[in-house]
Amino acid sequence: MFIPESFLTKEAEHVEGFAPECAVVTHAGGKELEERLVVRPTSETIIWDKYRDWISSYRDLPILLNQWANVCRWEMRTRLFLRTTEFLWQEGHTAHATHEEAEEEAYRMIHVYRDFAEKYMAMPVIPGRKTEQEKFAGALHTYCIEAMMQDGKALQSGTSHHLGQNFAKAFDVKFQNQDKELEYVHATSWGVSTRLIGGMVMCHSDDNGLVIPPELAPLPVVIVPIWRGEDEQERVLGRARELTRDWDPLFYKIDDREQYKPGFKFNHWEVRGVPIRVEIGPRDCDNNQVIAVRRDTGEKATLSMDGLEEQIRNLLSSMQQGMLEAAQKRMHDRTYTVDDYADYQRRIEEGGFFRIHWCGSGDCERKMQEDTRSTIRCIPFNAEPESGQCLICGNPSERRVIAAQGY
RNA sequence: CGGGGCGUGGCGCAGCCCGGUAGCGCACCUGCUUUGGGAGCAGGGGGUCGCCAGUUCAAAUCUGGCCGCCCCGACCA
Repeated sequence: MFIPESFLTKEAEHVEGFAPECAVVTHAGGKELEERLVVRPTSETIIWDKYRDWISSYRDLPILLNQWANVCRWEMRTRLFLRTTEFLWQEGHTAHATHEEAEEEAYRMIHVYRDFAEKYMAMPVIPGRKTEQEKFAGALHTYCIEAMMQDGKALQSGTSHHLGQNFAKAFDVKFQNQDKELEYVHATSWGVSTRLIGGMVMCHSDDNGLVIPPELAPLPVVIVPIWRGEDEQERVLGRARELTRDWDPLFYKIDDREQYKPGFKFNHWEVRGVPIRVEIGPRDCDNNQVIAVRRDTGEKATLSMDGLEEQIRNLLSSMQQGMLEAAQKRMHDRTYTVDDYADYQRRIEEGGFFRIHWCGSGDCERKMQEDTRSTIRCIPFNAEPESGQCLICGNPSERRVIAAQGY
């Protein structure tokens, strides 16, 4: 939580990148501190201070540390979930004997995040590399996953850094290799934060509230019994309980509250994003059926009470798939290829991802940012070699990058 | 820090221009009727109108000062 200021100033690039957004403790215990304490913006320096004690031989490598921690960055403007002063994140740190091994780890982790985003959150992302300007201060390079929100803006949803030997040199972390020589370690760090949850919310939700992908829903199924009078209540509720007798209690909930009408309950669970709502009333009991409603499409299905759990699980799984596909289509439909800067400047306002040629210069990148408030989000891993001319300056470019307005 | 906006029952707002008994929706309380998409009707409780000063017979309303919050720009995962 509190990092001695001197830790942070050891790595020049790193401190330069973070200094403006650090909160600093100057007083504690009723008096001024001899050394000021930075409220951690990330734990790199703390980890490295420990690495020095823990790493001496190649046999100590590779080393991997993972922690969930809250961090603090004093941004000029905050935005719920996406940019909060304090946020919770997962941060991983590794140290390796070779450059190649560190590179492999950084590359591997961004794909772990990508898989999680797509398989669990049903949120398609574009994995790629950040430009020099956008990379993590102190890293050799930064990988990222970029997602498109429903308004067409890009959201960096996870990052992975190849730190090279920068921190090893700053913190003097060396190991002895098999040839008895001392070498600086090669390192990575990577993380995702509560921002990712914000991304999930913004990727799927609609005017009726949250839409949570089934894989991540704390409550996948809610059963709303419908009755009129005590006789029906007893009958319907009894049937609902009987139907779900062998179900996992974490899988469903029967909303048997008496003070609310069914209509109220429908809306109550809808706004909370519960993936499947099952309605069961007297008519359904007569017909040995229930009505199941998908949160993402609102589609209603009549299901037999026989083998209900399996039918619902199938529905959940096609909903998970459907949500990913819908989001993929949205991203695809709003990804444009543009070669004329004036055209770009007009259309960037509408949102979306723009595949543009870029010569690689920071000047062009900055000019574009000033002209349009958009940035180069990433150089996608899957960018095919394609010769063209930089959208901004016209110089030769070898592949297209993704530009967009970002959060 | 620059530009714009807003502070009125618990929440969301109208009233302010043109000064004269502070109002609406939601929520809350009581009763009856309701229950397959956020219930209906009737009755009821609750407000130093952000703060301070000024003008006036009279200020939520006009004037001045202060305080707080939100949005847009410069920063950023």
